[in-house]
Amino acid sequence: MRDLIKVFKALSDETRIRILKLLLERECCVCEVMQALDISQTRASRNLGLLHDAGFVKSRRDGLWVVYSIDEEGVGRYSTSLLDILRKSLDDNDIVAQDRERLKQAVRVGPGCVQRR
Amino acid sequence: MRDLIKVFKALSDETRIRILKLLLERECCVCEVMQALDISQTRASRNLGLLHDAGFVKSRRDGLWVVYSIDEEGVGRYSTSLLDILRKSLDDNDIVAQDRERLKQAVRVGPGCVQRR
DNA sequence: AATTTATATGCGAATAAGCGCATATCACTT
DNA sequence: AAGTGATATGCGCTTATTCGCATATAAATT
Repeated sequence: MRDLIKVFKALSDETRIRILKLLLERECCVCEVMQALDISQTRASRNLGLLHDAGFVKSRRDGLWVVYSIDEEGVGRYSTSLLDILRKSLDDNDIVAQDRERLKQAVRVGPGCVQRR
Repeated sequence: MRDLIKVFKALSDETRIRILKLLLERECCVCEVMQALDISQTRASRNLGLLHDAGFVKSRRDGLWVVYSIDEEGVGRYSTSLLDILRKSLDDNDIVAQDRERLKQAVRVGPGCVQRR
């Protein structure tokens, strides 16, 4: 019960939905998420952490960066259905579309990718 | 986006999950939900209202009672997947099993079905 | 080893969620 | 129309979420 609720709680927040929609496009490091959603570093990191705890997302280190990606196996047998719902939803949403556009501009390397906001 | 989040928020609470598991058994009036979950009238009514707002549940008057039931058509195209997840989950959960047992004992008619707690 | 860059986290403030109490509403009965 | 029983709701309190600031950790570079 606790786990199931944690899973739904993870999906009950706009920032986290936006992050998942982003990661369904491609894997991202924290600073790319920041740039794409135009949010603070704390906010990106915290919400990625929550998604990780709930089992939606996995992470790996890549040098200086931590790269997050969708964990298809992670959410038990819910994952497929829930991620499918997200895949089918919100593609016409303005905010999500804008995030996707900004993701294209996002740079992983370069001086001050964090300080930029 | 707002609606999708409302849907997930509705599922992010133990009381509401328990209510939905109950309604997946059969339709219930508010006082049956109270008795089955052993919760207050306010709590039962409020959470049924939230589930209704989110589109999981529909209601009809039956004389003195308001009868709530699962709304299969209600949650847009998410409903099927989400209700399926619930259907497949928690049947072995102790709390849910206990709720189900108490539902069998619940009486709709009779003096003071509300005052009983 | 000191510096730089990226990410994580403790703490506090603002906001929202959940719920009980009292009371209102609504339908039926007498 | 007055009373009774079932459900809904305004208000206030308690607890949980969210997030920013400052700071800590971690990996790479100098």
